[in-house]
Amino acid sequence: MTDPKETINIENVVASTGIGQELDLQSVAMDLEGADYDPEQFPGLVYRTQEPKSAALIFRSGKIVCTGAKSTDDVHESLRIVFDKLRDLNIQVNEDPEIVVQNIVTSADLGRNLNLNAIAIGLGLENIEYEPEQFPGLVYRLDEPEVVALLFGSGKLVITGGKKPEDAEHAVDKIVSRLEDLGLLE
Amino acid sequence: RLRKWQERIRTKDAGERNLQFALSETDRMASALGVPRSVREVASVIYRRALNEDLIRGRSIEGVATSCLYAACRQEGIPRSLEEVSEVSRVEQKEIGRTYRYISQELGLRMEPVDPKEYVPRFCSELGVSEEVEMKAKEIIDVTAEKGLLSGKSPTGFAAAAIYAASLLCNEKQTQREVASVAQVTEVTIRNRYQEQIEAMGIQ
DNA sequence: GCTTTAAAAAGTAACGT
DNA sequence: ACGTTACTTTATAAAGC
Repeated sequence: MTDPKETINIENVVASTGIGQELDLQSVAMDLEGADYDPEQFPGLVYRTQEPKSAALIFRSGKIVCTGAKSTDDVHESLRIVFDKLRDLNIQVNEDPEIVVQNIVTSADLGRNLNLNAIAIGLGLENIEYEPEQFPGLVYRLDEPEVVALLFGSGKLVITGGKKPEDAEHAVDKIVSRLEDLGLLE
Repeated sequence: RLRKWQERIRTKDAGERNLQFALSETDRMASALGVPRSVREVASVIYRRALNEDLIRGRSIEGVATSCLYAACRQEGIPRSLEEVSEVSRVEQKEIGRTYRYISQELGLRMEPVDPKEYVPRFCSELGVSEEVEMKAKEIIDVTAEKGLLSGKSPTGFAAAAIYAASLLCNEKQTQREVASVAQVTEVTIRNRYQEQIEAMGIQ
């Protein structure tokens, strides 16, 4: 029926970048409204953007991690806001800092209930982790693309560890064909 | 030369002492859990394999020993839940679970998911119900697991619900509270699994 | 190894009402 | 018996302990 690929939804994108300048986080924390900075707890300063919604972790070295965005475009938009906020504080920020996507978290739906016990045996107990006493999802690590999939009894799944949106599509394709080969879909 | 020799002996002695400690801890925990000697032997074999594969580095000896015992109980078909195992260990449940998954992966133990039926005899005897209830509970587990209800569910909660349902069907009613207590799950979990199971069984 | 941040999946638990 | 909140799992960068 529904192509599982069409149910793919990006839930979170993690990216890293840097302004090419060292920062005095103590003063940034004073001047930047909404900034959370507790060096005893964590060396990074936390700054949240509202639209697009994301959280930026800003470090003394000038390196920044952005997480929580729903697309790579949102990551760029969020970081543009962060860069401008820093510029407002008279902090030098490189023209177009390189932004590297480090992880994309995706959800999808295979549209059928899954017998995780059968899938665990079918995929090979040495290739999966399935401990329903600890977590309801079956953990399946793929080599190509290099991502990790969490499969649930409902047929829904989570793909994480990818760096490109296509990684999730390829992963879903491989999982679907693998389960079909095993006769474990539907 | 002499120094190197002494160091080697010191290391060997420390290693021996650590192994002795691990095995005596395994013995103590196994006794507390009331598992047969065969399980302790399986646990010690797994522990020695982990030791040979250098999997203990960076982990506590007791954490590894506890995880090996947990794995051994499962391999022998008389599982103890992580909660039960953690009660006789000084290592916290989360760490035992983590270490178990690591050891299981690295040693290629190919552990199968726990069959809820394996909890039924022990839970039933603790409740003091008849063999009829025990058989009925196992039947409920087989039928409902076959229909796909087991995916992602905790084995203890699934077993507890089936025992509760069986006790009702056999007119030997146990309260949800009593069953929850022996299985160490909440009444809410028993209620949720029970509803799904009786619906799948086509009862009432 | 840990600390922090975000997000999904589904199960379980512990609160309060 | 509800409802809410929060924890479990996966990946990932950052700096420091």
